[in-house]
Amino acid sequence: MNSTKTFNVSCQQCGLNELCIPHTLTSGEMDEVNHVIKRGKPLQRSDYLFNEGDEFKSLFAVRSGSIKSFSIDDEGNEQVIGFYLPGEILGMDAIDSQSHTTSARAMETSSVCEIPFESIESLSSSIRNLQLHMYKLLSREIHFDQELQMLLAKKTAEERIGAFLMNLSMRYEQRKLSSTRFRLPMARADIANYLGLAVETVSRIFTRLQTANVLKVEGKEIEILSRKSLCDISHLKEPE
Amino acid sequence: MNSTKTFNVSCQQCGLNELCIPHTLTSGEMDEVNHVIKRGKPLQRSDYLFNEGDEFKSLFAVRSGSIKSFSIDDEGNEQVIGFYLPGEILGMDAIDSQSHTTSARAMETSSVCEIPFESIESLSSSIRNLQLHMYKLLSREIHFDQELQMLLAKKTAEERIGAFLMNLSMRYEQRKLSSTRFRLPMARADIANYLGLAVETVSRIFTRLQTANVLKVEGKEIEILSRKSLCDISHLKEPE
DNA sequence: CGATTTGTTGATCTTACTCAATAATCGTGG
DNA sequence: CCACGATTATTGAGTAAGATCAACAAATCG
Repeated sequence: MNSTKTFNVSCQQCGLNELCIPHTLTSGEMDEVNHVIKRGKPLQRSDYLFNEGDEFKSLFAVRSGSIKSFSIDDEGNEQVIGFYLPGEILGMDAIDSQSHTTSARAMETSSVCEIPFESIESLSSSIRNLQLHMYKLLSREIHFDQELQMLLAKKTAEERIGAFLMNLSMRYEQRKLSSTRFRLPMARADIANYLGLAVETVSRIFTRLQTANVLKVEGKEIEILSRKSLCDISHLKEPE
Repeated sequence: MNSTKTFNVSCQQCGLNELCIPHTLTSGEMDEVNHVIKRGKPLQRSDYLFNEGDEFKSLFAVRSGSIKSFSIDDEGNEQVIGFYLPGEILGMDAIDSQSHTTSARAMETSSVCEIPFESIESLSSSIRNLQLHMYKLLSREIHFDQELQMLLAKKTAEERIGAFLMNLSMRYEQRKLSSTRFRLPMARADIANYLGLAVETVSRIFTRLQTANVLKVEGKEIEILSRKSLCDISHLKEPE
């Protein structure tokens, strides 16, 4: 019998909510997938997971903690490309060139699973649903990046920060964590960098939103007091 | 004998430089791929290829002309997401949600090939190199979007336009067209929108670059007089 | 050919950046 | 556990890059 129970357990263990496909893989197939995943890889704050230019061999799935990816331009400035929370996968931008186009480091004590790409390749050609899942993962990332593109091209500082917080909120919610109270794993400077703003602007808007009773900010601890206001501010339709 | 000749011919015919994999597919495999591709689909300027919200069934490869993709925000403003030239593929953002997240319309008389995604799915699970090719295509798009993200987050108006023109130049070069003289298929307003600038700014910078003898601009006809200067301006390392 | 859209140029305004000073927090070693 | 320096965050004042508004010119199209 192809119960999905085994799967669910494995999935919880390695945190691969995103990579696993609960309802379409048989437990046997799930075992195969689990088999190629290298667990462990504990990282301390500021440890590198990989470096720009490193040979691409594996995707990484965040199990706990959080990772940021970034690249360094010719003038030596850092550009934050993305933040990865538990259950999220990074490294997908490197499949094409076979070398990492960004560096990745832990923003706090974290652990990740390593998923050798060759294994994914061979498994996904025999497990049709895994192949589709990979296509979807990659596609989702494209869509996510395009949303960000719109944010950066058109939105004001306040809208960017509002949308950023709403996005984090929804991602925490998906991971069954509180969507209204959470700790920002990244520094203000990283948020600013990611959103194309100055640190001072981020700081000012945080206090402004606090004064307007939309947020409660205590250092990195955030409480969203009014989801509705936050959505209004960022001109997003409120999620159900 | 698995000559790649058949392939090359087919490829020229449908313009699928990107989708096809000359050196790794046998001519038999190539035939299979060719078989599922629907040719034709001629589009007049401003014709829609698909609409935001449409069900996702196929990827599209541009054969000739050029397509822009965009989405409309809640206030009814258009946000240009991307421009697609011959040989480029669009629709990949829709695989995950199975519905198009952007609309696409022809910027000039164009023709595209339609590639049913279900066919890609089944072919790519039997043709291993096609699967890898698809992963790479999706990955390339992610990387491209991340470069754009950096552009929008960190660069000045002049750098954005410089990088945009260099990018077009390189894409034309890849397609064996002139990398120094070409016609911009899109309106100034589209460029501005895409790069997160006002039309007026784009216009001003075009004239500024013309005055500095970096460009020759005659409406939509562009001549890059100095690739070096253009790279310097956009803080890019000059491609060989 | 006139009408409409698209592009250019100028003047003014605004948002968010920069610079600067201070405050809070973090991390480390005594 | 506290004290120290270092990093990170906040707040204020002045500035600049690019937006907006407005007028005009040029191209496109029926």
